[in-house]
Amino acid sequence: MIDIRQMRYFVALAETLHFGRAAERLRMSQPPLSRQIASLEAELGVRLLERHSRQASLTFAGQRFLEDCRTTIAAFDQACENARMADRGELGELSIGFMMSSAYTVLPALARRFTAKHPRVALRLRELLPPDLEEAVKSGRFDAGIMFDVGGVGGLEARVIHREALCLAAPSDHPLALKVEIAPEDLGGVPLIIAPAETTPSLREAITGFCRRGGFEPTARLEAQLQQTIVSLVSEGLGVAVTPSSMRKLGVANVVYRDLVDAPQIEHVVAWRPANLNPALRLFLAEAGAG
Amino acid sequence: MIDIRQMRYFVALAETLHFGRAAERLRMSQPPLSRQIASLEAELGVRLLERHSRQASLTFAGQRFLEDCRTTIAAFDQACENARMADRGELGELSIGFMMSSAYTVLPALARRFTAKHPRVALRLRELLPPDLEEAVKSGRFDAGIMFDVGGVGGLEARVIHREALCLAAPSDHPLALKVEIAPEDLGGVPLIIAPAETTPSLREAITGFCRRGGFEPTARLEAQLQQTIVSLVSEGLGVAVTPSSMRKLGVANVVYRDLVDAPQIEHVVAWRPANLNPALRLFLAEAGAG
DNA sequence: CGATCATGATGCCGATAAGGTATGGATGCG
DNA sequence: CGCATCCATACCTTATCGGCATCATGATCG
Repeated sequence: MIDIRQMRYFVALAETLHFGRAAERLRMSQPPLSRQIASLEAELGVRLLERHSRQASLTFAGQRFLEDCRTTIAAFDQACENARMADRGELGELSIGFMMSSAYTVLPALARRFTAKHPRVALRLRELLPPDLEEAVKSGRFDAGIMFDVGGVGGLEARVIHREALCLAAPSDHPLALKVEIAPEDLGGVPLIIAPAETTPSLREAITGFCRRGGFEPTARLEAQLQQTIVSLVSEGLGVAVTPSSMRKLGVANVVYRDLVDAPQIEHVVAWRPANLNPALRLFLAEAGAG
Repeated sequence: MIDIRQMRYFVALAETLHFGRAAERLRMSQPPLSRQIASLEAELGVRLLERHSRQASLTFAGQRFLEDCRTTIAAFDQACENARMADRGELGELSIGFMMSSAYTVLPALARRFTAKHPRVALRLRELLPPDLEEAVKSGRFDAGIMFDVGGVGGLEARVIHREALCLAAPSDHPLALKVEIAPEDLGGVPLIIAPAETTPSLREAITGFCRRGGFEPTARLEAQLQQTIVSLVSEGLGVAVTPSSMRKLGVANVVYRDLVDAPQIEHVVAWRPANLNPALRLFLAEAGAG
């Protein structure tokens, strides 16, 4: 049966048109090369070279075969190389789900670093609501997810890759806007716009913890899942919210942000299934500082 | 060394995910397949399959390698098939030079038939003036030329593939336009527009032969190389011409065509170098009826 | 014009690799 | 716990490959 080795022999021969020198280049002696070429021609049923006494020349079929051999060999070598790259995680796809909040913090720089370092990994980024995200990573639809800490929930491994302080977002004409820094007790009795506990439990917990330092439980005036939505509702004067500092970047009109006294921090984590075998995931985790 | 056979083995295995059944499909027993795959993995340095007790599964690298193997194998098989086709002349290029006159007669149908029958031969058609054409075929710049008979000139083989009668082309207000049929003696003393003898010797010979039957030598009023140019000069009233009947198709205004008594015929031949090894040439000659 | 050289083909041998059969080891199932 | 399934391993036989020596052929040169 014809194989790729015979193609390599033929290419060397076609490039030198000389059995002896081709054999030398192939680090073999001339007789086996002659035989391999003869067997190649026999199996193809096609004469590839005209042997003249001075030097050989390619037939028309041989010229065509030479071109095709070059592309075939290139495809072959590329296939092997690609397998090795894919094994190292440097070639392939990596799908990352993330919550909107991460798009304002860790994600942009991380994605930029990763694609710069591993240009042949197609990074598929998709934003999801936090609860869907956790489910999607667990089910394997995403290789990893970037979200607020999920509290070590079942099946997923997670590492903190970013921390940010919470702050107060208030309408600019709100009384709290007059203060430079907000203490827990300042929020006593002030209804908050807040994300539901199911959506972002760790954020809820951080807010609750802050309020408790003021001796009260937070009361929700409105609930919305996305922090952007919450800030937007604040800008409409519907209430105040405790939200990650990165929301300041939004630049929504009529909203002022105020630091909290001993501000609680919220953690962004990258979470993945330990059973996930995508080699690119390891590289991504390393890049995220979650090795 | 990795070879194409191992790729075929791997594809069969990847498609069944079962060593036993893959081996069966490959008409071999299971142990050598196991070993070939193991050796493939070892040489790549990449694990391609996860072996579970129930059934195997592809790793990420294996999935990638599967795709690449398929394209590589396809390229490989195509290369072999192309060599065979090129050898039969059914794949490749064929360059044909032709004189303008043939574009009105043999060439269109011949080119149509040939490309229909051998769609993968790229037919390069190019018109040339007859003297250039002969030279171009001799030098190998064209695989074949279609021209008026060159009288068995050195080095080229030629076969007649078309014959056509000559006719008289005259301005519509010329006295000869009144006659239904032109006898040789009718042209006595009438100056002709004619192609130079170097350009188309056989045409010149035919015209001379016709005139001699009337007992005189033709006199040239004007010379032009292309028959179309000659007919065009006729239409401008600059004289009459003896020209191939196919020129009637030109539809030039103010020109009438008249049959000649016992009209001499001019032969279109296909000419080629006997040493030309382009296999497609044989198919072309066969199609031209010049086998 | 014959000797010589260059080049590819052929004969033969040892090493390597491939495939076959028999069997072992691990895992899941009744 | 025994059995069935499935892949890996051991061992043997055969095929293939590459090396060395040599031959056949055609060009080159004295």
